Amino acid sequence: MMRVRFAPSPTGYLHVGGARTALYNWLLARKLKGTFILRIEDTDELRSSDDSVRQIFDSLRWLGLDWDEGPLDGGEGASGRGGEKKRWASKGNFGPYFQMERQEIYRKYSQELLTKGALYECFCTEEELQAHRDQALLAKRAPRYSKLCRRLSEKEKESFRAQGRAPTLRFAVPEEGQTVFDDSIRDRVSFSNLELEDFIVVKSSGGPTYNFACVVDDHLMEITHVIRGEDHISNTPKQILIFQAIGWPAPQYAHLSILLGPDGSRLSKRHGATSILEFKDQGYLSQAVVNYLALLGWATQDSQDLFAHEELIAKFELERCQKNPAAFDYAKLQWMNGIYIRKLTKSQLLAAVRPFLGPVPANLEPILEEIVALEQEKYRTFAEARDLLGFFFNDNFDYRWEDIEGLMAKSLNLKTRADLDRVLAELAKRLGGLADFSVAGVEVSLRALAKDFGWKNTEVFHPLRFAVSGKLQGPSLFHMIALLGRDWTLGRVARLAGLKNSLAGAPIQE
RNA sequence: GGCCCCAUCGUCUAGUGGCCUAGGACGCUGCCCUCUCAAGGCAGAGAUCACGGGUUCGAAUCCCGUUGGGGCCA
Repeated sequence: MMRVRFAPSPTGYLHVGGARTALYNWLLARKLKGTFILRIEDTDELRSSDDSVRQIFDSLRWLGLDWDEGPLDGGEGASGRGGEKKRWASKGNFGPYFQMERQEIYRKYSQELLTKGALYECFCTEEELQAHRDQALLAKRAPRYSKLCRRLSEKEKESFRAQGRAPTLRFAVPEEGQTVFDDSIRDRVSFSNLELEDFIVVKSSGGPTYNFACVVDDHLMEITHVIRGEDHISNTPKQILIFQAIGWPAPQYAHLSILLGPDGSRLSKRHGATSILEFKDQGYLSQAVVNYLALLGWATQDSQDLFAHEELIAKFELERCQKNPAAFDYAKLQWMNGIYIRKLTKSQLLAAVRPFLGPVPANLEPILEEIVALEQEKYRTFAEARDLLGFFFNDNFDYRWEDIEGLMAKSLNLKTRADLDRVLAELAKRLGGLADFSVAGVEVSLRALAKDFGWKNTEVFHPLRFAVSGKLQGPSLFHMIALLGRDWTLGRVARLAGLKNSLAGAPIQE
């Protein structure tokens, strides 16, 4: 039975790199009917915050990455045994899932390792270590720990203790041989033990270091596969050494490549959105983000790029993950988002666009779903909704005169303000008297007008489009006119007709 | 600086010794459709497979080196 985990530090929002790691873990768990575990690595007390924990929950929930074990989403404020304050309730039998609540467990195993002789006490002070590092650097040697305290006598230790020095616990790394592991993505990776320094396992404060807590948790939570970012590759041999020292089997590792920004440097805020919640706020659909993220570093044999949810789960394979780093391409995400938006039903679309619309006049509420659907094929993100639809909700929008002037400059019949007024007057007259104000009815009427004038269709349609929206590009004209109705249409035609002398560049004949 | 990882169109990638005069997708350009913009359809430009050596009848694919990028430790 596969058990995988996602183990973020709650020191900020969940960024796309982390989300992609979570997704790959989740995908595999779902595909192989395994268990997806969420563990919060909050041992960095200074930088960890409950707010970050909530953000991680929100992000995972938005992406649809539900966890089978871990803190209970919404279980905030639960109280622990013995009256001590516990911030979150949890689900699963391997908890607690917050590392800060597992301190005694780490202590137990570090004591065991110390007794076994796998660990030793190091009394070096920060200053001494720093001085040593500087010296090594000066001599152009690798600044590794000197193993000074590795063979201290009991007497020497006693004297350090008498000085009040609190020791760190270091791992006694074998001085020969190699530590090797088979990575699911990169095949065999090996490190010479000589290159690994005697790393710290327990800090002088008594708290575990990342590598130690991680090993203890991964074992106790019965993690079978550790799928994480490439930035952890050099932690892996240390963790394996700890596993071996305690006598536990190490899990299978898979290291995902790192994500880069569009310019090839490490993805950061200056490239655009990096936090998952930001994508939500910018009008992306979680399905699109999931689909896109899945493709950043993974591909099927036929380079398929659109996946139904279940299909993604069925087809995902760790072994087909890319070894080289992937650059985040916002343009492709936007394209993909557009694809997913076009698949929505009208009511889904409205629900998704709604938060981006701003104030909507009450009288338009009943047809809002239809209005929003008019531009369904155009949104790349919902944030564009305001630009696309704003004129529907605001009777006093500004006209973009340069648009119609540009058209008139190229037009055969619509050349002057007088021409514009003439066609607007005729438009008002015919639409005002039109019995059938349906899409088809409007279309027939408008085409007839153009024919009667001897004008090109565009020369009639565009003035109307301009009157009604202030722009020359927008939704299908007949559909929007029919939908919004006669009064709305005539009111806007009248408004434009009333704006005298507003045509700056084009020749005006009074 | 040390160790580790990586290297195919601008980007994501397919490719695991002959099917590759390197395929798909985004983006870009043009055409068609058309009331505009999109969407859609079609076409096109775009990669001496980082470079140099090998191995082999034959290499993007295997080996070695170089260069470049990245990660971790400082």
